[in-house]
Amino acid sequence: MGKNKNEKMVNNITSMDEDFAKWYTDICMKAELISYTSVKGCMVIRPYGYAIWENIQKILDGKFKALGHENVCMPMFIPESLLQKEKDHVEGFAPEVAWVTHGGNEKLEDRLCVRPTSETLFCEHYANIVHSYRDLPKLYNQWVSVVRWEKTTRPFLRSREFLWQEGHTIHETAEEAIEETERMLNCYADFCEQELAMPVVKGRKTESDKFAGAEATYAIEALMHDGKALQAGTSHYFGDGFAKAFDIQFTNRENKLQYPHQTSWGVTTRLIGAIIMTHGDDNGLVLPPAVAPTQVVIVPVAQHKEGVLEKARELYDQLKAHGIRVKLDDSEQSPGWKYAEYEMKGVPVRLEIGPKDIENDQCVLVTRHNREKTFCALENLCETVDERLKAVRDGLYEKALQNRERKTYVCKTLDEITKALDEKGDGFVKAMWCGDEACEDKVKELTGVGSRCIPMEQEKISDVCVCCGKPAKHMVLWGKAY
RNA sequence: CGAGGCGUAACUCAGUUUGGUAGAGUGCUUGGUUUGGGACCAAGAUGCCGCAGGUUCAAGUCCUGUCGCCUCGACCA
Repeated sequence: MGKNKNEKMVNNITSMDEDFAKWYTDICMKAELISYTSVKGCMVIRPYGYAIWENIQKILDGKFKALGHENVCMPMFIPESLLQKEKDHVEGFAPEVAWVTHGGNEKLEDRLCVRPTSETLFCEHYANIVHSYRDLPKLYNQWVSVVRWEKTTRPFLRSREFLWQEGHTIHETAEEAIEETERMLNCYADFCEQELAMPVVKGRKTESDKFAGAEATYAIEALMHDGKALQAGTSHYFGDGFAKAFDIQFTNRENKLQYPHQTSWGVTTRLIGAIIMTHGDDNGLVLPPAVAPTQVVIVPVAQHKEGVLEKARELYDQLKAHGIRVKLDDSEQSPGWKYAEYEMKGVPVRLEIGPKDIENDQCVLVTRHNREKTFCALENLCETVDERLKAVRDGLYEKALQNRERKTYVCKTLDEITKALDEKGDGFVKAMWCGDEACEDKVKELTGVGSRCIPMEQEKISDVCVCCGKPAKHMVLWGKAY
């Protein structure tokens, strides 16, 4: 009975400390985000989970369009011959593609790959439609699902089929394409930080870790609550490699044939996993207001008493008219049950309204992330709620940032890395690197952390590589990855 | 793909050692009392015991195979 604010009220979720992986799946199931199916790695995204994705889509799609991108839709099948055209690309993806070998009862002459990503399809198309510099740039994006035959799967984090958007652009010059690559990386980073309240590190992937066929891969990396790193989005610069492989050429301003430069970039439903593991707690999900399917839930107290439901409906109408995603739960469950239920579902703000409140022209507002409970005048309710939603976003960001800072270790030697991880648990390690792949491998082998990225914002921790002691080229962010 | 765990009611699981009428709690339905942190009482409904073979008078239980799920590793958004 409310002795301790942090007391675990929902006792059917495994606690984070006990078993983080189980905690994660518990939330996915109990918050009704997903359901498993009879095919491994293929999940049902249930209405509550899908609504989060729809909100993510809506916001990002708006950002993409504001930057001049157009949506298209490519087929889901890629003939083997097409996939084969770019050597690195096919080598990177072949081990995890699913193949269609039959149409009805007929065996197909050329088997078809179910798209693991659509570079090849876009390239084939670009070869058809790009002839002159006047045709450039093309700034395309598509919202589709792709299939990668993963061996181990986890809801949202790694499924065999997943939803994503893939942007594919093609430009006259390398400079333009590079600019686009950076622009979209920033777009993702802003979205994660502002809307998802999730701090991210922007950086470039090392050679060994870049996208199959790319000249450079950039990524945003986030740190989850358990100290593991999650790649939350990627943006690739292709140079003219794909153009050459697919024979895409255009006549430039000097009337000469030239290869264009390309990019691609994507985020996936993995972002939902990132939200869960960044903000969630032992009472369940905690959703950033920008993408929460329900931003405010109204719980009437003693709803059978005269005037309570009427008042609750009135407040519902007010908030709804104000543009807030609001839900009124007038089911027969007890208020306590509802509190627990919507906490588990991560609704950012709860509004309680009962006979005592109505008498005083007030209501109770509770913010999910810190369980702070305050009485609020019904006058200017919409503004107060707006302010609370913003407070939730800011509170979540602050908390997540603190967690990341607390788990970021600056190290000069391999021993320091091992010691930091031992004493403080998994996290980000900042350490210098000479640029040699052998050292990258060795660090992973000896300390368990792999290179996540070479952060855009460099710090000089020391002059020499953490591994070999030779002059260092970059500061690298290391971590254990999901 | 390697190692481990698990498939019995909608959910969580007991029952398998030692073969002999299919179980519990939660949830669900109905009625009533309740309602400011997961309320209570009463009455109900719910099973190809993952699937396929085999052994047996008899299989949830034993044997063989198979499919799927979860966790941990190696690989990946």
